[in-house]
Amino acid sequence: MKKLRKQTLDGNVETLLLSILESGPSYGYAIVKELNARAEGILKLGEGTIYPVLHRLEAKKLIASKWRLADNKRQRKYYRLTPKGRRAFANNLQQWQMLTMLIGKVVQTAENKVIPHLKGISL
Amino acid sequence: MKKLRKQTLDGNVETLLLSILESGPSYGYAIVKELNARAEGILKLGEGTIYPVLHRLEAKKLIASKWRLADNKRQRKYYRLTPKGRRAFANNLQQWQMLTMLIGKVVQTAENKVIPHLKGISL
DNA sequence: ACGCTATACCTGTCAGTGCGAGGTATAGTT
DNA sequence: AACTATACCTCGCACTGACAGGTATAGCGT
Repeated sequence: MKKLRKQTLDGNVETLLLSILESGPSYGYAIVKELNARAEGILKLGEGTIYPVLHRLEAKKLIASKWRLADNKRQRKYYRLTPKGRRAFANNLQQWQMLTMLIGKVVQTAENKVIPHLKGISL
Repeated sequence: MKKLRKQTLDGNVETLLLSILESGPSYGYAIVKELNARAEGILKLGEGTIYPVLHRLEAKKLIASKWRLADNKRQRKYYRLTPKGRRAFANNLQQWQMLTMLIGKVVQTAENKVIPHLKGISL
């Protein structure tokens, strides 16, 4: 199975991270693992990708962080959604719905000629 | 109704243009109009956005162009899909399907807590 | 003749975003 | 002692859409 290109993914990683944090507070390293597990076979993000995103989200006040010492005796930076982040997440879901609608419209309009291509698609 | 943000749209304009050209050859000015018509209320692109995209697609050999004098007595640059472009379009549709799958998985996994937000969504 | 609108093309610069390579440090295991 | 997993981080690259602006012509109304 092919992977999602950056091009397609672009602009969606923030929302993916927010959705992970919807399930409860977590920290960077665990978030990458969790996300890659959820997206098994579709997506595999590196740590270098998500840390900047986390910082960006925090700068926007969509998430907040707190250092905490784990049983590991490792320092973890736990992130949680802020109310603003919760609203942003809901809003992003709307954006996805709109994108889906748009894709639907466009593909539908070009349907006659697109069908043969769609037929061959197997994930 | 809100518009799609660049962030969400990112990486999809190329595919949208390709889908327009799937319906037959066309030229820049008409393509913008057509696309904005198909995406009425969701999206409104300016010409300054799509011309660079067309050039980019041509550079990648996904589309090819030919100047032609219209009845208007205006010079129009007609673009058509190349075989490579056709394959790319099919491929991009797969990408969209994958993204949709991914979104589904992620949202589903976080479902318990997400439902209240989804409930409030009306387009 | 004049100005306005629609048609039709174009460029340059900006900001945002994911990627990848690389770096640091520590705990636990072999 | 070496290695792996955990856990954090930064920097520079490439790509992409947005936006402002520029050019030119046909056709219409005044």
